[in-house]
Amino acid sequence: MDEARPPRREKEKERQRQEMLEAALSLFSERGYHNVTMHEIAEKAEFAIGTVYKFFKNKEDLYRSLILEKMDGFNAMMLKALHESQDEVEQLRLFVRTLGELLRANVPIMRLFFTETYGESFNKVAGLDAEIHKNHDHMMERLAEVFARGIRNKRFKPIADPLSLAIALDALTSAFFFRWLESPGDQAYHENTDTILDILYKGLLDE
Amino acid sequence: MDEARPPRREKEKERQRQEMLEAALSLFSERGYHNVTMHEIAEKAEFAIGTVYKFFKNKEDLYRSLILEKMDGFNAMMLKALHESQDEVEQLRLFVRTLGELLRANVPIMRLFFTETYGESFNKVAGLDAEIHKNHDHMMERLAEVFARGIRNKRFKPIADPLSLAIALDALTSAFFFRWLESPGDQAYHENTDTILDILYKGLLDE
Amino acid sequence: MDEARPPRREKEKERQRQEMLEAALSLFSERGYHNVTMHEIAEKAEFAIGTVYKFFKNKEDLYRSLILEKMDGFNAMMLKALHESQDEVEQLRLFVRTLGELLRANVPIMRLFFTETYGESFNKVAGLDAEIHKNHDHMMERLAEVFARGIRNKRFKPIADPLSLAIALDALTSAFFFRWLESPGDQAYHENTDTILDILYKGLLDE
Amino acid sequence: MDEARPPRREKEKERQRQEMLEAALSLFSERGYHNVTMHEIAEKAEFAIGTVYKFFKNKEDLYRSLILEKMDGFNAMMLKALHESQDEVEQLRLFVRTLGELLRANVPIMRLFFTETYGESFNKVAGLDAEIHKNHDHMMERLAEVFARGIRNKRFKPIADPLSLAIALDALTSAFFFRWLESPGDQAYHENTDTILDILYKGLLDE
DNA sequence: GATGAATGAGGTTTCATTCAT
DNA sequence: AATGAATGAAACCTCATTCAT
Repeated sequence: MDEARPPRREKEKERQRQEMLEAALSLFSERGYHNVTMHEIAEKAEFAIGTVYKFFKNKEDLYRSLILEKMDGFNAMMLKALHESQDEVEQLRLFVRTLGELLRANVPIMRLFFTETYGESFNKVAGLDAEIHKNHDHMMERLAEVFARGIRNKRFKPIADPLSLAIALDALTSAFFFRWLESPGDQAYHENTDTILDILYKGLLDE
Repeated sequence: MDEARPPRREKEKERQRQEMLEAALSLFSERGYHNVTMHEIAEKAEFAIGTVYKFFKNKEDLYRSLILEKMDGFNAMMLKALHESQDEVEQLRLFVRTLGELLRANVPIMRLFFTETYGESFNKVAGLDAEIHKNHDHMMERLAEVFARGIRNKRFKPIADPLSLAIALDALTSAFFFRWLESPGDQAYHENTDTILDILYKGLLDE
Repeated sequence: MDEARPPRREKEKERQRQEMLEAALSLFSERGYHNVTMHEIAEKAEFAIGTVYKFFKNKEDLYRSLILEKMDGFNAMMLKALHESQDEVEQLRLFVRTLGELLRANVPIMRLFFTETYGESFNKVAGLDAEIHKNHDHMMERLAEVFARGIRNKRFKPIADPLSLAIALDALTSAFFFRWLESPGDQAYHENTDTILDILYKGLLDE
Repeated sequence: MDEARPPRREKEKERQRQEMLEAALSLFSERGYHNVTMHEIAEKAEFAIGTVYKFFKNKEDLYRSLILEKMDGFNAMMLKALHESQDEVEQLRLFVRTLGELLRANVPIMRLFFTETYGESFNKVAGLDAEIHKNHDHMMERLAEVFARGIRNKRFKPIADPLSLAIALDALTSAFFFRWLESPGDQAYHENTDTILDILYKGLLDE
């Protein structure tokens, strides 16, 4: 089978690439972009430094790839979650729960995200923030559609424009996530997640 | 007046110091801590590099000073705002408006703050994040007291614990600020600020 | 031969290391530790500065290595010389001749030694002087044993304690070496070496 | 008295100058030429840095002045000692005792001397060693004259040329001084000084 | 005359990247 | 194809020296 060889090669290559990204994520999230050397990444991934440069043009490219690929994955999962129901209230619940789980299960990369998105100081890898914003905006629009539909259906009161509601829901979820991060304790966290929804629903639902 | 000399010197010193911090802030917020050199800061502030080191022990000290001094100023302004009224609803309005104005008027430094707050050890410039968190927590507690009082007074419904409400109000304000940052336009911003209060009040006020 | 590779690499590494030390010695002895830059050493050794830092942790480490490795070599040679005869008079002769030859053949490094030995904390590069003193003391004790044996054997008069005699012999050898350094001329030097022994023997030998 | 003013000024100036040299000596001998800053010297001497530069052209000039002035003083004392007697044996005794006392009473500056004279590494202030050598050579010649006279007088045996004997006596005195430095204890030191003379006399005196 | 704020050349060291093997 | 030795630009920081007050 002539065709089997290249794919196998490809698979192996991809596996190596992932190992490098994994090592890089672990180091970047622990010590920050500028406090991690390419040699350390190579060593942690158990490759020679030259091999790392076969896969990534330079340090920035490695970092960018790391962020963007993870982001795409998260995006897909969030969109999938929104499609798991047609009921608007359930969709909001799914959004909050899925985002919360993603945040909790991917603390290191999430920190990187937030720093790139809101922070400015230590990183600033050119243009990366624009890409992240674009993605985030798209997600907010999807979420806004849920609110819009809910309002059209009279399930939600039209207390604000749908996009603002989407932004609010997202912000609250993240805020309570960071609160949880400071003193992790499952219980409190879940209560907080519920709190978020409560706060909104109390004002939002057209009972 | 012989006594005039030392104070005049002090004044001049302070002015120089502020010029350096100003230059540093501008550069840090534009390109990030690690992408700015001390020489650039010195040049932008129009001092020799040695002079900068007379004022700040090293790069980290300069950065810390920048962050901490601004933070103290902001904190004082926020606390003052909360004391300007005894009416809970008005206090929330003051919080949102003052925070919004501070954010809008200090975009560069605010970005630095967020990096310190959410980023992981990019920043962690020797405990700087801890200091910032402490301050923020303190502010949240002050705000929570407003909610607590409002609930006791039956002006607010007890829809959630006061601290969670405080966190929520703060998160929403910041979220809409960042939204505004992406496409600044006064109009939208003020609408957003109002939106925040609307969202909360709709569910919160015990009418 | 697959096994040849690592050893060859090692050899090559060691050769490079020696070239760096050679360059450093030449520069240090000519202009002094603080008046030589790492860049100059790298340039003289014909390596990039980064390569030098692959071999030596920092400037101090390079200096220490230089001193300590040479010292070990000298020490071994001196001890070996003392073991080449069992006759006390011959042993003294061997000591003076060997030390003299070492001094003459290694003027640059010897100057560095003396700086470490007599200078105060110019050197004191983290305990380097202590190490040198320890070695020198050890050598003096070996030499003192020769005198002690000679006195027990009645070949030498007990004109002073053996350690003092050792110190005296060593001091005289060095003193005439430095004298020779000022106006090198083989003839005078050899005469001096003989003079040293004469001075001591005249008083020492129990004829 | 018009003439009184300038002298008084001169005196005051000289006092200040000495204070600076004193401060410099204390610091140089403690930490070495290159590890002492002009600011530290100024501060220790309680003068402004600019004032120090009124007295000394630059750091090297300050160091050179320190060494040379002290050296001249020592030289004068040694020469005076040699003139205190006409008896050759007594003159040798005076040489050893005076040198020993000078060494013991001026350890810091003596270290600096030896480093400049024999060492090479950390200092090397241009041409200073030549000046010091010239002085030392002169002293050795004076001492050699004593030996020469003693030999002519048949008080000493002609066991070696007078200059070599001078060098030997000087070297032994210094050697035992450094030995004493390592573990100061008056008793041992005086014994050592005597030992030196014993060693030489045993062989030298024409009894 | 004395002061000390300001200067900036130059030192040590790191680390992203290349390329011969 | 993988390796890792070698590179050297560039960063941080110090400190001798000057000169306006």
